[in-house]
Amino acid sequence: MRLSELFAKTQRTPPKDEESKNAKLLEQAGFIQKLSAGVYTFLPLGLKVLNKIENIVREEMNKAGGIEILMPALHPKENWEVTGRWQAFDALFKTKSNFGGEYALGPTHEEVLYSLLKKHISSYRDLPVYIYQIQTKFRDEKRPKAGLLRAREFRMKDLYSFHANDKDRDRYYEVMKKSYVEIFKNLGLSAIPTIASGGTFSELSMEFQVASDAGEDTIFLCGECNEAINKEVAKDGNPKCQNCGGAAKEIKAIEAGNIFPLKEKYANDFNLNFKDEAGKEKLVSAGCYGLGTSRVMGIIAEVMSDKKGLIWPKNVAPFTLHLIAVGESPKVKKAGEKLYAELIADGCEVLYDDRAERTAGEKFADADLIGIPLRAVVSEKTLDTDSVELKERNSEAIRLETIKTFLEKYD
RNA sequence: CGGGCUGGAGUAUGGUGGCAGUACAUCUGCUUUGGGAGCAGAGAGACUGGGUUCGAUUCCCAGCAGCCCGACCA
Repeated sequence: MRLSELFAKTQRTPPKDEESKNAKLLEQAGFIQKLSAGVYTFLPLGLKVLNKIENIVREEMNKAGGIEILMPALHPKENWEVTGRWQAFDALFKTKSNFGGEYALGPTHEEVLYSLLKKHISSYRDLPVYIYQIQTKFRDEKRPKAGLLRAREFRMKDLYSFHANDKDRDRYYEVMKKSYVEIFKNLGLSAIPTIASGGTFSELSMEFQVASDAGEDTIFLCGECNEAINKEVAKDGNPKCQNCGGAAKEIKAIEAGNIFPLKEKYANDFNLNFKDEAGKEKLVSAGCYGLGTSRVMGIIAEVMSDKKGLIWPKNVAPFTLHLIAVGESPKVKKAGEKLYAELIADGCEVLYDDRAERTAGEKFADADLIGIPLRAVVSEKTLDTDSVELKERNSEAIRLETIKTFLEKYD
């Protein structure tokens, strides 16, 4: 992609109506734009990042046997009355059709999926099944805050697993746990598996927490066995590790994902049952596995940056390489175009700063702000050799070598 | 939902009870090109409603919006 064709501009100064680091950086660098509190447009660079995050998540869900679908965001009132959550869920956005009928904007999808599955599950032979989607969710937060960390409209992956018995459900819980560990590893994000409250559904569940002062959660992280537990559920708020008895430190963290058993709760509401081998009717037992993909983008921006701007992990950076042409001489321009075309032909994802009449300083400053981890410069200085300057973000080292050689080593 | 702060050009901001200024961005022209360039010119702005006043962008009240603190957070 050429920067000259990118309509979304960077800002020289951070926005005055944002305080949180992720919102400031993402808006200033032109990744997102606020429409109203907790409601953001994903601009081209932001959408690239979001898609990369979601594809990493998607890949692991598929590996774990997940089947992807896309449910509606608009939910009829009737579905939510079945579970009593039309009244009980206070963050529910409610809306009316002009032509009759009341709806909710979906904050979660049990009400839709359970009614959907009545048609598809009737025998133990139909189980287990693992269904997920990556979708826009709506929650009427009383106080949206901190940019993408607590939004009214946000992106989320939610997988629901359905089983013939609790044992199989617990088996799959462990599968998901491993998947989540793998996801965060691939995202380049350090997430701490943390024992957490399962709300009304179960005694225990697991959250994946990223240490940050911007976090709303407090967790106890054991210095000896590395077990973590959310302060909410720690016995008497005791920071002593409940696993090994070691000393735990209290840290602030942001919840990136949460996995927990739903058991038979909604199956009971919707009468979602199946016949077992003996022909006996039983309720389906389920698990729920959520991961906020747009929040993950906010978390990365929150925890990975320096004074000059964002620093994306390699796997989620909007592009692999930021190519900058310095100067406007025809020679430089020609060399830049040639290199850009070659890189594209090689399948390299490259953001090419081909903007005319921009000074070197401005281009470098924008590159720093945008935070693609690898940068190449074409200029008068580099024309004599068959090479360009390559620089890893946040590193003073400048190497001169052919870009292809470097990229081969880089992967 | 309670409390606090804020509301002015695309962005950021100074000043002000009396014709609304500056920087960057934008447009025109020329120069410049390895860390947010220079000169000349141009366009572009006070959240809404009420009050005080001869006169309100400025003071007061209300609403709305944004941010922050708290409560809440399937």
